[in-house]
Amino acid sequence: MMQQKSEPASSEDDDPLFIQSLARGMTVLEAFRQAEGPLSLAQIAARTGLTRSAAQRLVHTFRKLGYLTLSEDGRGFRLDLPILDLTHDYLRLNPLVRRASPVLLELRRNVRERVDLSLFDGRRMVYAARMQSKRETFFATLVGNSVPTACTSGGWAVLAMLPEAEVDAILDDHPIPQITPRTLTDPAAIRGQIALTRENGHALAIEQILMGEVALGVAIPDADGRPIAAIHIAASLSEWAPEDFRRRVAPLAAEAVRSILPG
Amino acid sequence: MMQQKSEPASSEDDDPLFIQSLARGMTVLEAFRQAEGPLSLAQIAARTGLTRSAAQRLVHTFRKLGYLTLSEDGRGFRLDLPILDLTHDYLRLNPLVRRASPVLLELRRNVRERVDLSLFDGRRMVYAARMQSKRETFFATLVGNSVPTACTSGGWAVLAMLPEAEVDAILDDHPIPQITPRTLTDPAAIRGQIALTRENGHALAIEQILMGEVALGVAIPDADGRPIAAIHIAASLSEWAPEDFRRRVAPLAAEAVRSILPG
DNA sequence: GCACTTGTATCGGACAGCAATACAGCATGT
DNA sequence: ACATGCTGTATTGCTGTCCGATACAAGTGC
Repeated sequence: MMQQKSEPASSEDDDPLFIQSLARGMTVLEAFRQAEGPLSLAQIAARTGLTRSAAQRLVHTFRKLGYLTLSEDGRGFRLDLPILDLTHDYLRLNPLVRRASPVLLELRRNVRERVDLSLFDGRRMVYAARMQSKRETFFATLVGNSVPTACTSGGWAVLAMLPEAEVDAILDDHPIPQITPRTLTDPAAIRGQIALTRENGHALAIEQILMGEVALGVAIPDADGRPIAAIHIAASLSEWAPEDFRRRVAPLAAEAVRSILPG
Repeated sequence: MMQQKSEPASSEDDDPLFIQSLARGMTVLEAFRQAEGPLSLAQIAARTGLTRSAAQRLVHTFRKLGYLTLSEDGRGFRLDLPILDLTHDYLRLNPLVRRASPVLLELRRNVRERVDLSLFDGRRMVYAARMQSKRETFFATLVGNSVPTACTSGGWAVLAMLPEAEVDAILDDHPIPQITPRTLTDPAAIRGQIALTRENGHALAIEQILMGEVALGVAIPDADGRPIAAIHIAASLSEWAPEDFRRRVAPLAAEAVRSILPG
């Protein structure tokens, strides 16, 4: 094997404050990201690059702490409930989520369509909160679900507030996945949408993530003007013509963002 | 102070598979449970019983991994976005949540009121999913939020399926908090509700968590017949007389649970 | 300007955690 | 029925990771 021990260049090495065991432990939890079901020790070891022994010890520890559990068939492990406690603490203590929640609720009352809050992590848009409407599409979009920034109305809105260089970095990062037949995957086309968004102050995405759905997104900047999140409002194309939807919803969404802002 | 180092009796000691650093790390994340805002190193150290040095190293590591971040004023730390990735993986991979989601959606379409799924962890009911209705009460109930088992309709339904001894353990554990003026805090009164629930197959809770709200809960057992979760349906007392609500909703909820069950 | 925060950095010794290895139980396929 | 792969579990002696006291720079509020 003989991996060169000398090239990390980044950080993990020779950082006297860095606790290896903890980092290894977190990679175990992260291993479930690409999983489709329970993971065995061997699978965890493979995904994390750890020894089976290491995986065993880490998993053992997580089990004692409650974060992992032996799956019902005894042939693997799954994340367990205490994870949700962390979720709750994160959402509860996040200042943006705190400020946005009542506003989103009010917004949903007015537009009577689904309202989402997603957070920008520099790469993806991660759903943090959802206010549903009556007719519902998919449950699939759970808290913590994430989609590429380039594929959602909120992502476009965020991109429109970023300097060109960062937009390039994100668009050129990975190829953009084709989620629906109408998802724009050509960076140039997306740049076009971004330009439109800059003019309008909001983005309108038609069937980018789900066929039959139109979504309007507005970015939320932090105190320094950097976009850190977005509001989405989503509705059905069977009930709205896109332009009508935009005219009706855009002012409300903009107003909502305004009242979320620090000032 | 002088805590005796020799009595643990439980396990943490002399367990050769137990990774101390990892456990310590997790206590750092858990320290935010009782927090009202960012925590400083000293606060973390105090809450976890760690040295300030240990807290520093742990926090440093979590920061490099992204799970913690320096709060905007630079005077403390907060949980950060990657937490939500874990959330998503947990929900996505949880077999019960998977099976229940489409059923809950269907249920909400029928009753047109708020539908929740909460998971029983042996002590509390932890909210895992929520399908909202139009008129909304509080946003407060986020994913991961938990309430004492003794205080919700779903909790009563769960208790009704547990052996007496375990019910006693839960009811006598801590004193039951008075959440609303009408919250039942007397264990005897709650035992009465549990008995009722056994007869009916569902629990009906009136203003136990929120004034003006009535909720009906049905427990979900696992393959061995142990209750592991509950469905709640919540509505406003301004629109429903409790008995009407029960008659209308109970059969639908029971049917929903039936179609979630493994069989 | 002092006293008290905050986060950050350093360092030698000790013990926590390392990986290899062995084991029991259960499938699957031969 | 036996063998071979997989599960999760348990033990052990060596080593290098992590420990925590201590010192530091910066900021806040008296």
